[in-house]
Amino acid sequence: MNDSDADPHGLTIYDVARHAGVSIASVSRVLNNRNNPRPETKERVLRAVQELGFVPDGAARALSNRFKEIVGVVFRRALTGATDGGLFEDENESLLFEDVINRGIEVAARHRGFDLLMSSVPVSDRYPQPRISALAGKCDGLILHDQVLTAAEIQQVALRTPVVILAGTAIERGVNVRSDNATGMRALAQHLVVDHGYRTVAYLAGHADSPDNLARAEAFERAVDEVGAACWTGPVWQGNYMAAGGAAAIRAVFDSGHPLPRAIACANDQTAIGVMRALAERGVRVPAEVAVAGFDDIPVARHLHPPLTTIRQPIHQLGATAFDVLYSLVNGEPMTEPEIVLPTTLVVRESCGCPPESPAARTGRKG
Amino acid sequence: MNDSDADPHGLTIYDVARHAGVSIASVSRVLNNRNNPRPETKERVLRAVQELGFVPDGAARALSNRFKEIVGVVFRRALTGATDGGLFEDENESLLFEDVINRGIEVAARHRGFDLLMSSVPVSDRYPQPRISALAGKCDGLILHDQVLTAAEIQQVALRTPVVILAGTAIERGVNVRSDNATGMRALAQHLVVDHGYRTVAYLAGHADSPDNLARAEAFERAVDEVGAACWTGPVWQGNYMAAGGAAAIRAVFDSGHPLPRAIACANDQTAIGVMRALAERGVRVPAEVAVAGFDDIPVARHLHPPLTTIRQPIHQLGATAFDVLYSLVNGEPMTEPEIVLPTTLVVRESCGCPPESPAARTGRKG
DNA sequence: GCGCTCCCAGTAAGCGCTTACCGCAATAAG
DNA sequence: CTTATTGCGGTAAGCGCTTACTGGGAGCGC
Repeated sequence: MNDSDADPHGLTIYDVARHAGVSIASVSRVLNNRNNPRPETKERVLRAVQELGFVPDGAARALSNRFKEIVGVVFRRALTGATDGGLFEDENESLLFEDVINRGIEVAARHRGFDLLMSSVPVSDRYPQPRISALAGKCDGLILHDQVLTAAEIQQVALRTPVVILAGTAIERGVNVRSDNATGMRALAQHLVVDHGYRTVAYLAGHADSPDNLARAEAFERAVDEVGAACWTGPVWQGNYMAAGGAAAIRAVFDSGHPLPRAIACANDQTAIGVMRALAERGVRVPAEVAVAGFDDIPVARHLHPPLTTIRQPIHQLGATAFDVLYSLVNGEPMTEPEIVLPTTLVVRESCGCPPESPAARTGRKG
Repeated sequence: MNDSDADPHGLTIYDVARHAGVSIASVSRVLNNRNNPRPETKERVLRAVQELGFVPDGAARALSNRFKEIVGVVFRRALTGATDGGLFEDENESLLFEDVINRGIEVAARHRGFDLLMSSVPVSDRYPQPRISALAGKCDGLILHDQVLTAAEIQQVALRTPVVILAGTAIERGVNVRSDNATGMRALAQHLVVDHGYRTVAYLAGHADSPDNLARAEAFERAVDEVGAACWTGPVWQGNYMAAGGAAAIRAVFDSGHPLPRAIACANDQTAIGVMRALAERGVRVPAEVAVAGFDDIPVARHLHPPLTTIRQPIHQLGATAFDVLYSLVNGEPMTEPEIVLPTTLVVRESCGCPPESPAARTGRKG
């Protein structure tokens, strides 16, 4: 309480050493749980640390042992940096999917003492590489969500730092973690066409250049085709992974005077939200007149009206896996496989036309 | 392409200097936009940086100039770190409110070249201070969401690092950023009791020790009282800011055989979600039989059924403000005010009993 | 034409840690 | 009692940057 209760910023391992009457090496060893120091010394150091409220500086530590224990996470953000309430009202929901992934990353990261350095890239930013490089300088490795960089840019970044990509395309020096789009979409096609008997279905696409979107579209169209129904496609059925995109597509269909299909499979849940809203606007009943399904199973999906039938990705695990892979990369372990695929499952709720679960079943309690 | 296309990890300012035929000082100066180097030198350096793909190490930089350009953000997480899909299904929605704040922080941070080091604390973690201290070592300052640390713990952390608290209580060495709970709640009380004429209303509380909750409860009760209606309180009307808490409270009221009030003001939107779900389970119509209102105006609020009447906080700005304040603290500017209060507004939708907006009005297009 | 100033660029110190290396004391072995 | 062995703890080098200090060359005034 007397000798060095100095200014907050200048409190170093030297202060602790002096306070405890040992050398800085001993302090460091205690702090890093080396077995050298004998119990008595250890306790003295710990007491000093406690009394001074010492916290070792992460930068110095990193500089010295090559580990920052920080993983960078980059994702696209729908809206620009406007800070007033009006602009991003509608699309702010898009935070859902990425954020669940990020939570998964975080949980896994903490097991290893890593923290997450988050950085989002506004869609308006056409040339995000400099920012991402700067980020790379602050962390041990990078996890990139889809739509952040082009494959070529990723390659370049991966040259200098370990990289894991989420739902992108496999690249040379990085690992791609994604979920099994095809299986999920096949199950959905089966459910809509065979179980429900819908003869006309459409796939409302996500970003045209998203690998996930491509895989979903292809698998769905093929599966629908195989069971003998027609899958509508074309420029009208193009969304952008966001609610507004889904709504706009539906409105365009209406305005064009074309009929609606009996069921719409959306590229993701966000899109389905927009679709359902637009259908409600025009007085179309879901699922009685048009059935709707999503992809992702984001948390809100079950609260929609009607509850959304969707394909569940193990979103949380997607993130956790991405981190685990990156961690081994950071530790210099060799890359075993360029791509890791996680399973998906069809989650049937009501928007496809299935009957509601009973409340009893839902709460899992008495009748 | 020849001399030092060495291993990715060992690529330092020395390599760049050699490649460009200058000294490391010049490289550093160019990289930091000092005006010293003349154009020709500058260009030589930049070319070398480009060719080598050099990215300066953040740790070394931080060590040398005292700025990590990283701000730590800590928030409570509803669920534990289980990585399987089953456990956190229901409450994962709780990510909404905090994440919008975090986005606000991030946007503001990027204007200053800062990145966000995110760290969530599971509710199960009763003693998170060590983790937070470790985090403090990796950043220039900390933004703490509510419910992360006790006031005493915050005081202690604030001793060693600049701290801004979100929706907490003002402390000695940190700044508290919150929104104007009282004004919002008064407007809501007015709307429910005076405009709609509901005579019995309840406040379904959030965490008992949350300053926000306390302020909301008090303001609401007083305002309801002033306009001559009865505000129900008591242990049954205790939630926990989460959907499950709201639902549980409603079920408890049912099971106890007590009547329901005509309107329920919930501590936040999450709680309102749970309440509406529980009411629906029991066949109670909202708003015809019981009106429901929330607080926050999280993005999902408008997609609920019925759309939720709620009090909008400038969530995004809350975060942005928190960062701006922290930034000035980090730069050694003196603390001007211990607390910053942002305005709230009542957002009337349908769950309070108001008529739906027309679709035309909603899309802002033709009739 | 010589010295003064100014601008640019290089040298080196130091940020706060970790850790290799070394010395010393205590213990074990002969 | 002497020597080999072990283990604790101190000294100092160095991680990759930034920057104060310094030196050298060019331009200026007298």
